[in-house]
Amino acid sequence: MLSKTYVPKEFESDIYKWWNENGYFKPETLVEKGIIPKDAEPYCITIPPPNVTGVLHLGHAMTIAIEDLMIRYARMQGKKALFIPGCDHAGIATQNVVERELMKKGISRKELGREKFLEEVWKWKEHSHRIITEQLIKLGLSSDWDRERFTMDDMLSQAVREAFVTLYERGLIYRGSYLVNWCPGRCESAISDLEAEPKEVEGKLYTIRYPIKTGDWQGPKSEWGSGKWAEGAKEFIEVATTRPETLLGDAAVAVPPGGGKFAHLIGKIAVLPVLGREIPIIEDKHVDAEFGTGAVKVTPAHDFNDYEIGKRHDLPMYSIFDDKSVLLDEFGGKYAGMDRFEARKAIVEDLKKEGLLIKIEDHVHMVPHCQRCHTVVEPRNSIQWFVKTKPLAEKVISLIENEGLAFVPPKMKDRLYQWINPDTIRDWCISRQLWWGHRIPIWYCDDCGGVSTGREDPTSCCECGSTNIRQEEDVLDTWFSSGLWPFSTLGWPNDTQDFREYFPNKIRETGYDIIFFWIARELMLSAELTGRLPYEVTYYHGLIRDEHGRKISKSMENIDEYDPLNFIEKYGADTLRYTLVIYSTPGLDTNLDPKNIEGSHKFGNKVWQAVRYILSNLPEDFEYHSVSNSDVLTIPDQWILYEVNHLVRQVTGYIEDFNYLEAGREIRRFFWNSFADWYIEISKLRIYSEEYEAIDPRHILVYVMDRVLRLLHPFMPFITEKLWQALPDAVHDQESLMVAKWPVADEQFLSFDKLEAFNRFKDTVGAIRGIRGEFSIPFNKDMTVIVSAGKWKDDLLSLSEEITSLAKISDLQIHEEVEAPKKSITVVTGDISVFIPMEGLIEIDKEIARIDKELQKLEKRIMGLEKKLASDFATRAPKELVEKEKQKLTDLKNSRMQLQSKKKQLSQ
RNA sequence: GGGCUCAUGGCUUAGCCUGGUAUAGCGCCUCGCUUACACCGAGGAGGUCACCGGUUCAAAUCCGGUUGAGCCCA
Repeated sequence: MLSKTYVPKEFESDIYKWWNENGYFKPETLVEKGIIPKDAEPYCITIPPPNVTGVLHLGHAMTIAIEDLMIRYARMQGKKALFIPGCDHAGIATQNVVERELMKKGISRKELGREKFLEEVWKWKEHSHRIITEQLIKLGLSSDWDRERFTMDDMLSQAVREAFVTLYERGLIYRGSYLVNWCPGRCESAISDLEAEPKEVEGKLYTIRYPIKTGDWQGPKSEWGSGKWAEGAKEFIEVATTRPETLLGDAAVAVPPGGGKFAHLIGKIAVLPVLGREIPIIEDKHVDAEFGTGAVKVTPAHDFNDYEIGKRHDLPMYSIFDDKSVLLDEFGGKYAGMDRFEARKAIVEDLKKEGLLIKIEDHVHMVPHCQRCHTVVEPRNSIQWFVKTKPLAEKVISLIENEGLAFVPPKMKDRLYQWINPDTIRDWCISRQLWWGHRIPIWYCDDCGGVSTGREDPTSCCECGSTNIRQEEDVLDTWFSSGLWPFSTLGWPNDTQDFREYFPNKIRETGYDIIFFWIARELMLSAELTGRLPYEVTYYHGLIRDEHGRKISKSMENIDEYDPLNFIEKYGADTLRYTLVIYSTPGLDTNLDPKNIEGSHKFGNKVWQAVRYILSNLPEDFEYHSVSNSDVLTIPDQWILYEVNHLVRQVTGYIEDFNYLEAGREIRRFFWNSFADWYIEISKLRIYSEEYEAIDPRHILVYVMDRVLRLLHPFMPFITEKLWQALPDAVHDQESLMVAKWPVADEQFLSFDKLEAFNRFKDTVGAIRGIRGEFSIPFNKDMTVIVSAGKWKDDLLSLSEEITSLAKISDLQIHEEVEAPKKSITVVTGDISVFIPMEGLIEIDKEIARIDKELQKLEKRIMGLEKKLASDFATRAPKELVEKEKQKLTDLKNSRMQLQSKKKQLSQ
């Protein structure tokens, strides 16, 4: 028995358990049970692995809602649906969380040592992983838990090793010096461009001048800081910088092509303050003559633009900082050992003393900060490992062009191409100075300096045979392992059954914000390592924002309000999932209004109540038989059978087009506005009177309900399963709805020739109800209604009981043509006129006023149409369209005539 | 500096590719506790589709520009 109201909490977790215990999430079990054939079409989705740090947020809920919908739809269609769950080790993020936790206890990572620290991380991982799994279960994820993966599992680590060694052997991985975003804070690691977040900072712009070496000034004679360092210098060049301390790494001063106002200095030598280093003055196209002083200091090892200039002019690279951005002895001069910000202060002081500081201005500019620990990022030249991306990008593009890859929405293809453009793509820095992750499988030889790698750990140097080798300390970027996800989860590089069957995956569904982080890398790695694209379709959902479009961030005060678990607790997982799906468009952000969730919950309750109505009216010995056209069907029966089968076709079409929003909304539209509002109400006539001249409507109610629940299942898996189980057993083609057949539109009901008639019936009822509302005639007040139905007479006659009941009228007369009774209200709806004798009901003035209002409206529309038809529209628009508009005009004029004569009559 | 996206009734939104005066939910107003549901039913109000210009018989939709919001890459 169903409870009186819809309370998702009462059954969602039990249903999940039951599904799982029955093995419905496993394709093998479905084959074993004979639910799908052994050679059913494989359909595999791998979950975008959530970071094993922290908990799930609404973005994850969105991912699950859409992907689980996809997989459940495929499963019901009899495909071999496999949804692989798992988590990502999330290198920097996880290491940071654990480090922060340890810090609270006063323990530092370095004190603990690599091995012990990793033990701690694994403990954290287990804890966090368990929470995430519980959340996924609450959301109703229909994934095969036996195939759950983690990027650092042995199996997946083997894939990482294979990938690295293969790429290395193919010359696609190299070690190089490169300018990286270096986080000198807690991370002490290179971070990716994407992890360096530009933030606006109120800084200073320092204008300083460097003396020029001339005939009579060959360099400083006094100590730096003496105040006489630049004594005797005659010529200077001015540069502006926000980071004066980096002058210690300057290799040149650049002026624009032609030199601008410093043209006369080109080719001369400037003497660098502090160190007295002699640096050339060069021309470079990067320098903007209009900006700043018209000359820039060039620090190739600590600035991305300068790095490029340095490469163009073959300048030396002076790396002046250590891992913590403390100045090195070699380059620091008297500031050696100072942190970069201390050094900045000190240098500025000394520049002032030496008369080299021109001015200090306030300057707001963008400074990259570490996404993890918020330290100011220091660009730094360092030795890192890289993947050559150009050949990989070329491979991806050729695969996409030749084999095809669908993009939903299509625009995302451009976005991806922008990134993987072989001419502009940057090599991918894959080494991270972390402990948590896949340690790079490279061994350095201490004897000959040789570099070894291998699928098995080498015991000796591959070049000199020495056993004096040690493994690289760094680990791989997390995206290196998650980039293998579509196939590493299936057992690659081993030739497994799963890999053969489920690779390529069917679809990659994820947020568009990680198209570069992840999609591009999956594509490149897959193209190179498997020679194929990893999936057939990419679908990109938008980001979830709060109801006013603000980013939902952990620092928000009311962050709890946007916690998916709280939504589930309050409204159920179905409600949350349904809301996320029907309020989001691929590629566009969603402003999630919690009010929308309430609305979806109401829908859930409506469905619940409808099933209660149906069940409460089924006798114990009710034997359901599927409905067919050979039954004797009333017009409403035929209508709802037409509508529901039409719905099946529509919803299936929408889902095939990845238009889940319309699919979900269409089901609700049908259910509420057609089924509940009209058919259920009409069915009560027969059910409560227990008189059936035609088929028992309870068969139809069950038939429709069954179809709707099937259609709705991928959107709201729990409630639909629960209700479906409560329906008569005869509708159950399977034990569970989640493996039942997806409905196919039943052709026999689609050729319904009374659709127009039924709509006229609805209009007629609507017209009468409208009058009730307008004249405030209560439902319990008796009302006589006379209908002038024209060609609809017979149809309306056959529906007179329905009209009487739905419009609550006591006396209904339907004629083909009838004069309006003298004192009556008239409503015209198309070619049908409804008259309501109003003796005792209303006053004449009021009715005249109403008719006037109605006439005004008509007049406006008629004028508009006449104008349109008198314009070039009549001659140049498509004929059918003109005809349609003409017909409309005729109808309107008819209505006008009716109302005018009525008005005349009333006025007499 | 380059590129992209968005702007539709009080709120959240569909439609825009493939032009024909606009979709739904919530909210609001009036009436009604009618044997599934007041998490309801019946009725209703509410939109110059940001702004300016162009193309067209016809523009929310196509083109150009402006303003505002946001994102990505430098």
